[in-house]
Amino acid sequence: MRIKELAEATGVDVDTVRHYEKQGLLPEPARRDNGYRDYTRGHLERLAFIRHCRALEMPLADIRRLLNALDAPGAPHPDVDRLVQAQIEKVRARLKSMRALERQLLRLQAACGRCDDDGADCGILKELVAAAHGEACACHAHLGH
Amino acid sequence: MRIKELAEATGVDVDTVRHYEKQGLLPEPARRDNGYRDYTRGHLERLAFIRHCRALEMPLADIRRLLNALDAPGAPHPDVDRLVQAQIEKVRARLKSMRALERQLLRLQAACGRCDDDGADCGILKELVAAAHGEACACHAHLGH
DNA sequence: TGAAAACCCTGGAGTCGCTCCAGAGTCAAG
DNA sequence: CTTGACTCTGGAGCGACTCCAGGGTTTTCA
Repeated sequence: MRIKELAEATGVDVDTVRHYEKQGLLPEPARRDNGYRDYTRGHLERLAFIRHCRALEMPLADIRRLLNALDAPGAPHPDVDRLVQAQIEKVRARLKSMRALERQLLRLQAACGRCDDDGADCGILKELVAAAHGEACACHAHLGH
Repeated sequence: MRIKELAEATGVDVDTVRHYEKQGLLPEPARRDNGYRDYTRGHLERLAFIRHCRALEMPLADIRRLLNALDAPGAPHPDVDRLVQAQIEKVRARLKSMRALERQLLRLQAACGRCDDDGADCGILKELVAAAHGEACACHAHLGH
């Protein structure tokens, strides 16, 4: 299997495949006489695994740990459960802040209903300035993910 | 006002303040004799505005446009409404994919309930491998934000 | 008075996960 | 024999910070 076949089979960019190899997530494949990478079904499965984890927004470092656990069957890997747990909490926190965010944006949008089209004093801008002013504005809290 | 006071008043890292200046979002303040930056209330309000927009996850480039609109009152700025609208759609899409993500992670977590603690075959890993295999798995779709 | 702590400056590198590029080689089809 | 599609490498660029080295200044406290 050449790199493009692998990439298409998993819905990944060719560059990304090489990137994962550089990062040590995907083992170096054999090379053909011309130097082209030659992938096996094993690579394909591993890449699919990586993509699945990425779809779960796990950082590459965490995925590396999962792969290590996979590579060492029999060995204990207490990390796995912890990783998933931590990931859930990350996602939950993010969800919460995104919902607040949506509400804020909708408020903003509503404020523009009063827009005069001459642009002299757009409700959105006024609202933003006012919101930035207000100390009651809780939305600065959820910065820094 | 020195940089640290400004930073603390707005809940921003000192480096971030300098970063915004480099990026042209925050105008260069006057300097004291010793070269220290000397900020005004105007800077503080502008920085609060920027942070508010960032809390809404707007990219700096968009915020720059909003600031330009603010700086040119009277001029028409049809961008503003469009920016907010686009931002809402971005957030909505992200929310949707994050909800799917949470469900997936919870499934994963449940799979570990069967963990033997000897680590020989962790349910989570099995589940991940199986999920990566399945073509029915829709969660690869929401990659690439 | 003197020393340590806390603040400030600059320019540049590092982070994450890709993505794109230049410049060169390889290969199949028309 | 040329065109186009593919491959290789090493390195740069993105966004929005964050951190660092190596220096200067100011405040605080013994």
